[in-house]
Amino acid sequence: MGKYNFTEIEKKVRAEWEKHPINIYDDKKPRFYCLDMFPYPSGKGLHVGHWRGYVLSDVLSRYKILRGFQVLHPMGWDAFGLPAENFAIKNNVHPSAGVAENVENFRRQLKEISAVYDWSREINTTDPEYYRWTQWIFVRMFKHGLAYEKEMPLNWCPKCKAVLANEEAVGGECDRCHTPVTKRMLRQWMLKITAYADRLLGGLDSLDWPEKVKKMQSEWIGKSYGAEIDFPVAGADEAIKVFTTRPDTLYGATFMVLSPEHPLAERITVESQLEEMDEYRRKAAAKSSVNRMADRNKTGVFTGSYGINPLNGEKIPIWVSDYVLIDYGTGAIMCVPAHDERDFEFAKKFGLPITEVISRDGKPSEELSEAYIGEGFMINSGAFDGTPSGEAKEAVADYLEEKGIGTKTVNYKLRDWVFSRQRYWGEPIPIIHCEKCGAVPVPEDELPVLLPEVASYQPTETGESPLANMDSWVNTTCPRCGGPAKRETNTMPQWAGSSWYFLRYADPHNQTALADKDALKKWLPVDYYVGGVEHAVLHLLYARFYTKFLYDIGAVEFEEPFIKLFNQGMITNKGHKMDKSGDNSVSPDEIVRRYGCDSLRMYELFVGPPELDSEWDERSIEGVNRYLNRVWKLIEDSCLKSVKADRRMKQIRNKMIYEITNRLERWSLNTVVSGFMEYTNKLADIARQAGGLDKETRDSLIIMLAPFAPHIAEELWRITGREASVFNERWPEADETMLAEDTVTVALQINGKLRDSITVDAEASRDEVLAAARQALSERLDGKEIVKEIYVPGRIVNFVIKG
RNA sequence: GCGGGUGUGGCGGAAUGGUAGACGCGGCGGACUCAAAAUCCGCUUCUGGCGACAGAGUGGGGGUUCAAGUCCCUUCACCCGCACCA
Repeated sequence: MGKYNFTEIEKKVRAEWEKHPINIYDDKKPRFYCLDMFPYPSGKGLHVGHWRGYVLSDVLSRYKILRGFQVLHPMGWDAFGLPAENFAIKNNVHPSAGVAENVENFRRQLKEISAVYDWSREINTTDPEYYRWTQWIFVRMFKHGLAYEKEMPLNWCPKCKAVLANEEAVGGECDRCHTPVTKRMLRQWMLKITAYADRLLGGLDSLDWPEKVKKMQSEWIGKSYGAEIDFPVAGADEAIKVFTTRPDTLYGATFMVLSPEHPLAERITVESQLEEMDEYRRKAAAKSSVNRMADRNKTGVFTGSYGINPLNGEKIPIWVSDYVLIDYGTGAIMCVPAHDERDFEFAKKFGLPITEVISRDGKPSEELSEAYIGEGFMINSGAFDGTPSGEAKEAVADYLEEKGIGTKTVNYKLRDWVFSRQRYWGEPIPIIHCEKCGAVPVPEDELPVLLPEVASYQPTETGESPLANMDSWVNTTCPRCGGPAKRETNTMPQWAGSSWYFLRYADPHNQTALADKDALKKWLPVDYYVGGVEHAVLHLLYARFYTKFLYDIGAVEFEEPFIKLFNQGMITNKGHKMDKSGDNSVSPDEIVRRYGCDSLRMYELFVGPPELDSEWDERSIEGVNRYLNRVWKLIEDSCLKSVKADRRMKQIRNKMIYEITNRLERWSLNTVVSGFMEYTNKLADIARQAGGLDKETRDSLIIMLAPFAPHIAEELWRITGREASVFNERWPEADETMLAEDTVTVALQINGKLRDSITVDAEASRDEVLAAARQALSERLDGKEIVKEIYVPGRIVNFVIKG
């Protein structure tokens, strides 16, 4: 009889699994693809917060194996990106050297989890054999007109010295370093994700994802219906196009506002206003977007020009204000102060007229103290007077189309994806610029375009990649005409490699395609995807876009890559997120050494509901460790004294199986762990009385424990005399006829207040139970009139009494 | 402002409308021990009482119901996401 020596057991069991791996793949079995978001292998290593998602997905994978599935559960490295490059700059080593070192450490740490990862499928986005296909997808997008170059004002992070996609500059801050971004005019590669806006939105419905993430994506895409309307500029041969979702309010448009960046802003400003306008526009340009968003006081300058309301011919003043954004809609708006809060504010501040065109009851209001944005009936709107505003949206828009002064349109917040980065450590964009032929893609059979060695990785201030200084690499010949040409020197963003990696796992060593069609068909799409919520509008949106494109070119046969998404909660320490910055991060290495992998695995589940944030508490791990000690002792003892199961033992076994399976299926993993504790305690009691446990009960407990604490389960399986792995077994089934107890405790209430409880035969009839209840409560019921008797079988009796 | 989430003992947290506080941590008491650690057993929501017991109790206020942590209305606090999106 030994003590539960987890260090020794885990070492031994791991060695066994190395020698005789659990046989997972078997085409006779149904398949299940369970995926973790692959990590960026940072220099800091993993903390116990990372473990949570990895443990969740591994519990599911192992459970599915016991349920008779073949399970693909892979792991890899998203290893391009700035930290590796910054590390390289600081230490004057090649980024790949740092990456190799970090990957090694990450792999070691991940192996400590003892997940059933198929390490033979490990991938690394920085491997040329991998990024060959990242480049191939880009070339295909280029050929389909989805990758294009454009010069435009872009988000620029002064610290990272690179442009950012809109998704990386949310709230006007760099997603990575939180530096306020500035705008810079640059020529960059873009991916036309907007061409997929509608499908990216529509596809969300079919997904079993957290509502929150679906909502975030749908708001990011930001579809709205409305109309574009042309407002002629009085006395000029110009028209200003505006977008509005409220064509029904057009009669109430009493002024217009252009964004400071609008091309007409300067042109239509009259001489006397020009100085003030220039000053205003200069200030707006200098304001960081953070400031511009934070300061909600309306400011603006009158251009001195007027527009013509195309419906009623009224002359309305045109202003310039920074509350109008250049990159949404047309960068110009018609302003209806009576029915828009922002326009109302602006009108009040600058003394502009306010015309009510919709009222709740169809009668004009005395005075508007605030904008009325609700529904109602149209007034002051010519022929439309009296129309309900809901109908009027359509009616006015139709009328505008008829008259040729407007068109119904759909507008999106989603912008095209800024895809090039002015940094070294990324996939080179496989394009060659030829003076004669323009941008020419590198022929597919010449991919990958290898990332060359350079003398310095230092990013530049100019918006040029460090690759631009490598004349010998930059100068090449045009694949089309053979003339002199230059390579594109920008690299791809970090998101490129992660936008399709889940496909590569199906067939990671394929030399002729991104993955074999049959392998893709076998494993994809991903059945269960586990990761943090922080990628809601980054990786998860990009991956969906890539998948839809690959579907369109026939490379894959599905449009949505991830059927089910689960966002695990964070592990916090003293209320704060454990993150890279370090101080409050707890390393799993030390915890595993002190309590063992199985204890930490179970603790990560026990800590709280998997979808909620939970506070790290090391003392609770000791509790889990004590629990595993008790299991060890129980099984070991019961092996010495095997007994035949009596009715009571069978009942408890079946209840245990039923309860734990139920909780697991409901993904209530914290209560699965408490269920193990509860039933192990009960079994220990029974075993004390009966002198041992029966074989079937013992086996059921071990098998069910296996996905959660695989090492101890495997070793206990040996102790009970088995040669083969516990993972060859099947998850036990509960015999539902054995769930009922022989006796039940019934709570007794009077007027809903608990007064007593009685234990009765489970088979007892309603009358028998009520009689027993009356008997038990006789003193309290004496002389009272029972108005009503409620009996919930096996649970409760409630007497409603009077007097 | 909009969207999402969370409020339950000293702490983490359990509860298909049916005995609130499972399970664990911590605490208290006991067994074992020369002793300690480990382990095992018992108690542990609060208030009052030696006590059996009584009363209160799931952020606050209302409501539905024989019965509400759970359903409805309302309100407060904290966390997260988005935010002048026309």
